[in-house]
Amino acid sequence: MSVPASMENDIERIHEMVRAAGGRLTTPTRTVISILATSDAHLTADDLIAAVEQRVAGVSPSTIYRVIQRLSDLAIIEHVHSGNGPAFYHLREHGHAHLVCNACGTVIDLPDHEFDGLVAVARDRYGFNVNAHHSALLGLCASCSSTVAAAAVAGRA
Amino acid sequence: MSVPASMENDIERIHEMVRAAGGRLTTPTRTVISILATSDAHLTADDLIAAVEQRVAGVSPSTIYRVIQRLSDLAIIEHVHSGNGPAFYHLREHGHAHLVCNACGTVIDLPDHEFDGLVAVARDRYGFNVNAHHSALLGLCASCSSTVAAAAVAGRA
DNA sequence: GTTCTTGCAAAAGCTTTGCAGGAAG
DNA sequence: CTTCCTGCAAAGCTTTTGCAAGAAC
Repeated sequence: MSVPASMENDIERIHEMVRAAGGRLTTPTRTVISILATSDAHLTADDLIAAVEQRVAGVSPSTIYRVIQRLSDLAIIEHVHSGNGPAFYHLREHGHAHLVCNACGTVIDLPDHEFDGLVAVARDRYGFNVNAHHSALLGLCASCSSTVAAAAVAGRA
Repeated sequence: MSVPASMENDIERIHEMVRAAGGRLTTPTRTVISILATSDAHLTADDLIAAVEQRVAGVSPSTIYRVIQRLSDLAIIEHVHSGNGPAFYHLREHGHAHLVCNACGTVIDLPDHEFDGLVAVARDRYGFNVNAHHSALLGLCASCSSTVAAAAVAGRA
């Protein structure tokens, strides 16, 4: 009852994919799937470990990493590299490109079509197939940009 | 004599920047600067450690990391994140965007202007200032794309 | 029952840090 | 001589792996 019906469908479909691949729907696996299916957030492995722990005590971090790996192999989830920090994970179907602020870590979702031009250039001119979801674009978000600008002015004074 | 005159200028200018900031031109620092100034390659910290070791025996890895950090603080060098692997470093003035193949690790240099559209969108629509040099775009290069495609076909057969 | 998963603990890969000795300026 | 830099070694963080016990099917 804590999970809306529409998400129940997602979850059931994912369970089916896992079963079809000969995987087993163990408690850690179900829990990770449920968390990812009901969240739009950008969860790091640590976030997932904590979120699972909150629902089921005693699950080991390595198990979470293994679940993540298995779900990635099945193309159910994907991860995004965000610079120095840890990667974050989400359902593949929730995928999109990301802007990550180097200063405060804020993540901004970027519709895929914003990437289309660059993807086309990479493909046509360099024969390179960009995966726009796999790495975040780094930089400074609006508020950190102004903070940095202000600091630079103060520093120069 | 192993270093062309044009690069000598680069090196001398960088030395000046280090001195101006109160830094000292020690052997490890000079060596790292020389290596980066005379290479267009994408060097990881490990590459730098090895390259320095080759010229001057007995320099500790932590020293290289500290030199890297100092030169980064002075905005003389910058690093690029390339997915799971280690970051790579180059002189800031050699900077440009990168495409990195997830399969073979090949790095393709991308002229900055290819990024202009996306940078403008991020700035105008999201107030986000993208640093196009800081993270690589991940994907598959031409040859790995065909290999993967072939493997997929074989796998399905 | 067989095969896939788990938990624990240890290790790996990359990078940072504490500390005391040593070099640059 | 003072301040910055180095080497060594130890630790940090994220993630992976070996192994034997345990759960799913």
